[in-house]
Amino acid sequence: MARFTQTETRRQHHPQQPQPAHSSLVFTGPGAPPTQQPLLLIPHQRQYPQITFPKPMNGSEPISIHPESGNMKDQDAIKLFIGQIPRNLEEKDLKPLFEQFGKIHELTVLKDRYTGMHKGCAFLTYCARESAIKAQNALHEQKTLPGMTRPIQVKPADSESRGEDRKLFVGMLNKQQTEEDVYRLFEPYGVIEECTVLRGPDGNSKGCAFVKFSTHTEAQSAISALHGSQTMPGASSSLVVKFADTDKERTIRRMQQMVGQFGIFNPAIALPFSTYSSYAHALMQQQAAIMAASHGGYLTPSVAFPATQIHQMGALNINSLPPTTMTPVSGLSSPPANITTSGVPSIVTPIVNGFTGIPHQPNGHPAVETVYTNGLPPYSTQSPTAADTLQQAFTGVQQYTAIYPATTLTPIGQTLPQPPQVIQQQQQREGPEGCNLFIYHLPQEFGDNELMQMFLPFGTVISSKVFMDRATNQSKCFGFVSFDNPASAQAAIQAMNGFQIGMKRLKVQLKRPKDASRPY
DNA sequence: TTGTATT
Repeated sequence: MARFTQTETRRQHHPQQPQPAHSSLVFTGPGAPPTQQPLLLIPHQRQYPQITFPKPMNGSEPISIHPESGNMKDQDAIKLFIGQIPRNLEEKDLKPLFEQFGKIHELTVLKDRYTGMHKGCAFLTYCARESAIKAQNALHEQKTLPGMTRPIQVKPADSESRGEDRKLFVGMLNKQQTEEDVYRLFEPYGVIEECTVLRGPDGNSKGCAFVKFSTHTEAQSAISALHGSQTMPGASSSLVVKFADTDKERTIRRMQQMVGQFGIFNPAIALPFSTYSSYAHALMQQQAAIMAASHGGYLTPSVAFPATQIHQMGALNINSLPPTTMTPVSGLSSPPANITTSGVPSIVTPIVNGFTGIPHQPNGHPAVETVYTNGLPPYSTQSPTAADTLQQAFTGVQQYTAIYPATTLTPIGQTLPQPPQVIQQQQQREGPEGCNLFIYHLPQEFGDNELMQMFLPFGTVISSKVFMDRATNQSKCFGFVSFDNPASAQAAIQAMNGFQIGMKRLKVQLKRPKDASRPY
């Protein structure tokens, strides 16, 4: 049994056969059939479709020979590119050469769109996929047609999938599983040409792999048999087996990721109706109220603003979803008396148009009093612990708002200037030790962005991730938030752990260290 | 109920 290195790609190996020593194909002239010498199959080591070739198509307009009647091609037929063809050979001249490998569905010599000039290459599709493979094995780089200096090229056209139609992405593997383990798992379903476990720079498995079968059908049968069929030890969900992304899909996904990253930071452009701007406005407005109060000469109990701050967060209306009542409750060793502890949802601030409906008083201050629904005055006594806690939370807000010194007093409805630059490395999802939070009991509707927005007030969020159930595409109601510093994480825990949203209370705690979750 | 990944 072959040994596998960590990065080795396993391929199907064909026994090598000696190369027949027969002469090159000779054409006696235009229109003449090739010599009747039988072409032998010449297996070569390079397996379809790993060979690349520059695109030959610019400005050409293919002319098809008339397809024969009853020449239906296979579903999985391969369109071949034929290169290094003498320019005096037309379809009828080439046909005999290729027919010996099977019935031809279509053969097209490429010609210049305007001049009609023969471009020295062609497209060829056999009715049967197998014929194409045979022709490629027999001819590609094996023969040189008369008058040419380079051997004939016979290989899948660039327009053909590069193997994605039989290449599988395998997810939710155990990170201990090797190429060989994966190979064994997929072996029963067909001939495996490649099997690669994805690994990080440190050589550790990313818990996923690519497996390439020799045919689409085999790949499909592996999906049917294995997808969701089992859960690997230590994996958080059942095995994922699906066709790998095509290049196009990969590009689209990358773009979507970009939008996800930039969108939340440039809400005016990407998410005009999102929570972000209204939420930020609320925060800034809060800040404005504080400043106004300070300048107004009366002392402001420092604990009051954080409390109202959090209550205003209760007015969050994420992406126009139905408003959910959010109430800070626990997470405070001694909850403030004027904040709901009764278990009855207390809030609150009316929501109009996704948040900007915070009531305002003629003096321009937010009507923060509206959040106190238990009959206590807004600035009533609070325990020192609660004060500390909320102050910490508020520190995060201050850090946040400090990014926009010039916009602190921005009135509602005005566009945010320069959003903060939050750098997120795609591959680095975790922050430093002590900066990563695990959040449970998230609202069903929350996605990555909503989660991030909820925690932005406490610092720079470098990553947020809500877990989704792949089968239902529903949130699993838990996720992660990573900050760039532990203080922000602590502030977020203090303020948001126990935060009531609807009937649930958030659980916000430091993410468990990696080794703590290992079952073995 | 603890990072869901695409060479």
